[in-house]
Amino acid sequence: MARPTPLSGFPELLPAERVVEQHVLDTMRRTFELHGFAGIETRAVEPLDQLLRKGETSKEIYVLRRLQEEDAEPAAGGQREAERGLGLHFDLTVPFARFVLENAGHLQFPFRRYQIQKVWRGERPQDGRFREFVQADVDVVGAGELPAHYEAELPLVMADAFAALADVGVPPVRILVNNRRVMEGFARGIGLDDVDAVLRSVDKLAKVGPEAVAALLADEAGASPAQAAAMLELAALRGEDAGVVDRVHELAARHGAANELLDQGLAELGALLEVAARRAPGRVVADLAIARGLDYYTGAVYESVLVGHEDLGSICSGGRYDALASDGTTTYPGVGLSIGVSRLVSRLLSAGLVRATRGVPSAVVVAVTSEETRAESEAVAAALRARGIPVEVAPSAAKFGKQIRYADRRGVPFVWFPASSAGDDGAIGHQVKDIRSGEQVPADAATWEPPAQDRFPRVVPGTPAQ
RNA sequence: GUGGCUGUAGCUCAGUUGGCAGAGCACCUGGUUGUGGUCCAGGGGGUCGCGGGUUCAAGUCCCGUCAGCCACCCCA
Repeated sequence: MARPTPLSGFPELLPAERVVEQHVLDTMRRTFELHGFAGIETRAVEPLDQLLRKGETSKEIYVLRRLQEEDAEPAAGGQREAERGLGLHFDLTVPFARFVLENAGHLQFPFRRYQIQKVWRGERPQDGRFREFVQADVDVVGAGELPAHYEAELPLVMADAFAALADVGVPPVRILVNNRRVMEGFARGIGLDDVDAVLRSVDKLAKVGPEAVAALLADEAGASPAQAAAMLELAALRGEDAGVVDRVHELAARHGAANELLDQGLAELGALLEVAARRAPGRVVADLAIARGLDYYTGAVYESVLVGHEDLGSICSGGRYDALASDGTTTYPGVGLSIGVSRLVSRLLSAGLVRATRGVPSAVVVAVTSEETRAESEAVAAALRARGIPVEVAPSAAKFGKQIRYADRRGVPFVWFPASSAGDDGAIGHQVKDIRSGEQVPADAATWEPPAQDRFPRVVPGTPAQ
């Protein structure tokens, strides 16, 4: 095989694309820190029993084992690891829950943390779906209890992160929010007790449409036509303000479904919407069809789409979980969201929404007049570097035209010509050329500065394809 | 895991009823006096994904296999 083939689902970026991704990551980190979240990184592997503790994602987990594992030696003490087995984490929430339990004594609660890492899922890749990808999570966990106002704060942190990316061409985000207590309360209120089945069915609404969901509700949740119709009525509600809460109340009253759980969920949802409308108008929308497949969510649930790129699916989701982490005496309820950084960045690049001004850091290529005088070029580079200007020296003492082309192909804006005594009219001083304009001027390596916008690669809005 | 589509030059793709493997872009060289882009003239480059089979002859037809893309599933 002359060239290795790419591995589907394990994306690799070119340098200029990586500049874009790095900017997204830097912006998220900065936003999270502005909101007071502390960064952590957890190991890539967890014991399988930890990973399997929640949900039915088992078939997605990549298992870790040594090639030369002694498979016929189940005996003594050293076998614990093999018995438990190790797997690569498939999200950052489960490892975080484990981390909290393990380090509870060293943490202050409520604990606010962000975590940006790769995760792995063994599913079939396609557009925006990978087997290895980066997630950026923020969560708050409390010890014993967690006030509901965090359910409003966390999505707004994410809204901030996206807002901070707007100037480089990232489209607005729309965060859809619902509340599990509302769903469960309503379902039970109309007599549907298999709440998980109801949630799974309603979750497919956007994909398969109301008729199919009605059929699912009948088949999997045992719903009568009237019950299915009521659930669909609920799922059809959406809105940015507390009016939607009133409409759920009316709907519940009409079906005689009112109950305490529903009221509590609606109070939480209403409070969330009120805060969101004040702090980030238009960014957060209640959508009573949002259910989320994961079973550990207990309160608010979130899904987000890039406006204009709804086909990409959710790029940021999460929710409140009350029982994910518990050591038996203390439970640690939390709420958080996760951005699918790889999914976001892949769309930004493929749709041409965002681009980097260049793929190499160098702002200057120092030309080499001859291999004998390469040291002079290196001295110029060192002087510029000492003042924080990214610089490289030309690879060979080729004709200057080629050295300029070398810089041009990489998007490097300046070529520096070292002083020379070779000119017909005697010595020529150092000169620097802006290869975009062609302008060439005398320069001193001790004082010359590139324009601020040329110093480092920048990330700018692209010209969208179609 | 199931199904559909697609694999030809670095990239995007042509390639007829089987008949010597092509184009555009990119790349290299030259157009004298050390300064790129435009233009002109040359040039290099392909185990046609891989393995079998049919045939005088296979990029083309058949079987298998691998990879990629898309849909289902599930999710970021």
